[in-house]
Amino acid sequence: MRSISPLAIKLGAFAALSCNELNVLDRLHQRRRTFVSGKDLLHQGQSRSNAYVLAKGWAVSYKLLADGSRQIVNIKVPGDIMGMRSNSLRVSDLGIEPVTDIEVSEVLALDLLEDFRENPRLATAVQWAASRDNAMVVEHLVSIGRRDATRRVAHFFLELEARLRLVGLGTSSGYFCPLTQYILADALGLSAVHVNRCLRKLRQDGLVTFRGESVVFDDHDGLVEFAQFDPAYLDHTGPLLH
Amino acid sequence: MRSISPLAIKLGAFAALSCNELNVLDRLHQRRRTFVSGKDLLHQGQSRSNAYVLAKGWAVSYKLLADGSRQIVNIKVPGDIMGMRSNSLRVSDLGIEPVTDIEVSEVLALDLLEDFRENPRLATAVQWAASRDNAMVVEHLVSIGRRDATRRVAHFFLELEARLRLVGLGTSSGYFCPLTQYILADALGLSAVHVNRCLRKLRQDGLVTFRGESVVFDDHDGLVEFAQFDPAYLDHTGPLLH
DNA sequence: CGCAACGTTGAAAATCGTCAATCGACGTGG
DNA sequence: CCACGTCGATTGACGATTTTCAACGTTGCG
Repeated sequence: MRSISPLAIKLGAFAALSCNELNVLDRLHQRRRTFVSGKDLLHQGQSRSNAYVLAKGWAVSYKLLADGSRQIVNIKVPGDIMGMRSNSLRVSDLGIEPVTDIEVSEVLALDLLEDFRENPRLATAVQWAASRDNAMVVEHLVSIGRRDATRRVAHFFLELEARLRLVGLGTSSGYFCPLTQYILADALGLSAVHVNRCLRKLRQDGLVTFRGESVVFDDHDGLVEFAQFDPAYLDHTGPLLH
Repeated sequence: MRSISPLAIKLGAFAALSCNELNVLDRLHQRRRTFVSGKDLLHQGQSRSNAYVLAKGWAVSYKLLADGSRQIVNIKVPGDIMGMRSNSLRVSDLGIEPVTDIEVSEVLALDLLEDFRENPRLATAVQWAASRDNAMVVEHLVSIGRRDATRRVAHFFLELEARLRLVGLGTSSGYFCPLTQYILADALGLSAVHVNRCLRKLRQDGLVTFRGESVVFDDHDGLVEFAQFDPAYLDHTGPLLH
């Protein structure tokens, strides 16, 4: 009886994993730790060479500016790898804060490298995930740079949907979403007040309703069209491995 | 008599390269090609598995939106690697356009992998460069999300300075910069008109002057302070290899 | 109960974009 | 050589978007 971790589900979408590979992933989940909401798991500028796999709960990676404002770079949902600079070992310049109580598996960088040497297919799958994360940061940049506030919010909800579906935590009708409007604001480069107004507009236009920690798509097709959401950047089906 | 390529200079800043490693880099520069300004080198959505090393001239990588607007993700200067998805082989979702006539070295992905297998230190150095590129995209996101227009422009010039100095193309007093104000606008998420206003303000405040394809720092310290420029994200001195 | 955090709304102000016009530099065809 | 068109830079006026400030409601929790 195996309980499949979100990471295993996610990587399984990229490559059909063997029993042995699943076991290796399971072993990663041994050093289990929990962190409480709001208390930083990693501070900006802190030097760390081990990573965490988010098993339960949500977190954000962010950067603080000298004037006190905050820009959230990434929302982390179950199955995501946190705190690993994709390839080389170097100082993390991002802070990571849980937005709910979270459960993570701590992964020592050296262990990971060893596992990868023995399971190159696993290494490829993890690189695929990292490459996908990268594409998301780029799309995030595009969104902030060239979409108006309301479309930005709409696009954000659609991207999250795609990510959550991949780990079985969402459907095309909606998902659980423990983010506050302040967090949305810091992620989207807006003020919390304006995020509120955008949410109202999207609700009144019958597109999405975000209320009480849940996102409900009232008109999914309409929302996709409104936000000009093109999931191509997420669909790195790549060289499917069997 | 060896003419050192910008890429070799850049990687040399990370790891002291052996003669053999320099030779491998030289071999990369054999398949030399040129592209003219304005004609895309890579179209958005085009599938390619080989990369280019920019040897001379400038380019931009960008993403086009359905409404016709453009967001530039990255400015590419000599020594930069273009069109390589850092790790896995997948469809490029970014277009690349030369902003001047450029000279590049085409690198076949397979050749590169072979070289890396034989020269792990080179592989590490290239990964370092990729990681640095990544950090730049993140900082770019932060800039667009949380800095006002004028600071954004100022920060942009300072980042470019650091990048150009690394390949010997700039000093703390200024550098050659063939970008138009329209390109700056597409990179910074602004309109060209507003970029013009920001440039005037920076000039009148005695901080930087951008005119006639050249950036001149009138008050470098003042500009750093104004833009809240912290080059930490560029200083991945990492595990220096000897 | 009272506090704290989040959500909601309105009004005013700042920032930034759009439109329109002008100017100079440059290259091309006549 | 000159006329012309194009591209980029520049500026002003106006308008749209977004922020800020302020106030109030709601909810959950010690």
